[in-house]
Amino acid sequence: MPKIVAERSDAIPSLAEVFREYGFEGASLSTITEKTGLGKGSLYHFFPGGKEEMATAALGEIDEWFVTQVFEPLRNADDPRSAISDMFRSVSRYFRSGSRVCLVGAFALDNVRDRFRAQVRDYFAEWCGALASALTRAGCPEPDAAALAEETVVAVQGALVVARALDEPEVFERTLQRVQSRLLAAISGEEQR
Amino acid sequence: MPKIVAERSDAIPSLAEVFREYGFEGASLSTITEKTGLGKGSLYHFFPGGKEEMATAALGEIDEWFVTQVFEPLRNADDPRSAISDMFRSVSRYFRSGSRVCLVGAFALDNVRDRFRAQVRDYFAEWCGALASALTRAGCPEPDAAALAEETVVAVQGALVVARALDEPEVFERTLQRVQSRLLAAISGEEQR
DNA sequence: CATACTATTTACCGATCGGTACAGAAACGA
DNA sequence: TCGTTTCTGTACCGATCGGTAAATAGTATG
Repeated sequence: MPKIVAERSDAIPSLAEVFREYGFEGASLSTITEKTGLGKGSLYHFFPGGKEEMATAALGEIDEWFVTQVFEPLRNADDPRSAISDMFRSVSRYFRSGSRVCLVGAFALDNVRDRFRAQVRDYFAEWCGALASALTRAGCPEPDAAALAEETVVAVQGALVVARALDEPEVFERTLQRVQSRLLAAISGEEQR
Repeated sequence: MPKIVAERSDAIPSLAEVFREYGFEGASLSTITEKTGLGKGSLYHFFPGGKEEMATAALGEIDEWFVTQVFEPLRNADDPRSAISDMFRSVSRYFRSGSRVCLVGAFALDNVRDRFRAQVRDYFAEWCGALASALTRAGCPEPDAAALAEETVVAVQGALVVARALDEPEVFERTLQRVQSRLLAAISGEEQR
């Protein structure tokens, strides 16, 4: 019988994809074994905590991706304006132009939110905070920066919901364009509102 | 043994609440019987189609509520401006100021979306259409009206996600305020953008 | 080549899943 | 009052759920 030695970390992206596609309850161990290619034995060898640990690992990797690809650039970039543009590019790519769903957002709506409360909250709090930081450094006054950041994150999540509901991924790209130009306008000397 | 004769329609609000709270997969028949107070026998008497029919009925009642309370007023009101204000009031009330989740939105993110595709799509399509109609009649030029309507619905859904993720219902009310004033500004003679 | 450790397969567990069958109780119509 | 219909409780079904145990196979170390 074939024996392909796998690593724990190799399985995590597949796990994230399965949870994204089926939700936490909907992702049964049989579908997980199928999509990851790992048998129950291997799965429980790598994740002794079962489904919960698998989901935690998936959330962790997603968070890590956003931290390095989005949050840290927003916080540390020399040019906050281009960091913001990069954010929209990264986000569009990550969510496959609206045809992929946000696992964290889906968990937030689900009743399993309580089990992953800290990870779910941190993801959104960090996103809002990092974006507000970039806006502030780009010259946006403090309170407006926080409001604009919140508005942007809200728009991204809402666009994912509506795009998927209507089967129209374009909703996502349209929304991204709209909020991006609103952000850039707000930090272009003239104030919004 | 006690015998309280129930009606099918009495069960539907409870069903909607259960699905909202636990999701489609997460709402087991045992929790459904518990929360509705109906035994399996009654449940399958009223909904021979099982869980799927229960969920369809729940979605149907939600849609009906929105049609009569929100969509029709938006389409038919003599004063579209106040109809729009009424919409925000109704929506805030319905979602309990952000502490209640949108079942249709949750279904849209879930993999069960495919099973209820038509109902999910119609809900959002009708909402956008009705709001755009009110905006147009309020003097907003056609293409802008559609974009503003979409932006508003997106914001509502996103706000529900983020509010629940952050455990901060205020996000929802803030978002409602923001988009409402943006809509009113857009139809107050001066054009937006 | 022996050993130890890591991965993987396989069989199995009790619990719960959604759903069915059916008998009996309550309400209704005559 | 007596059927008939409408509703409900209960027992039961096979399937699948998440999870465990342990024997085995592969790899690395010596």
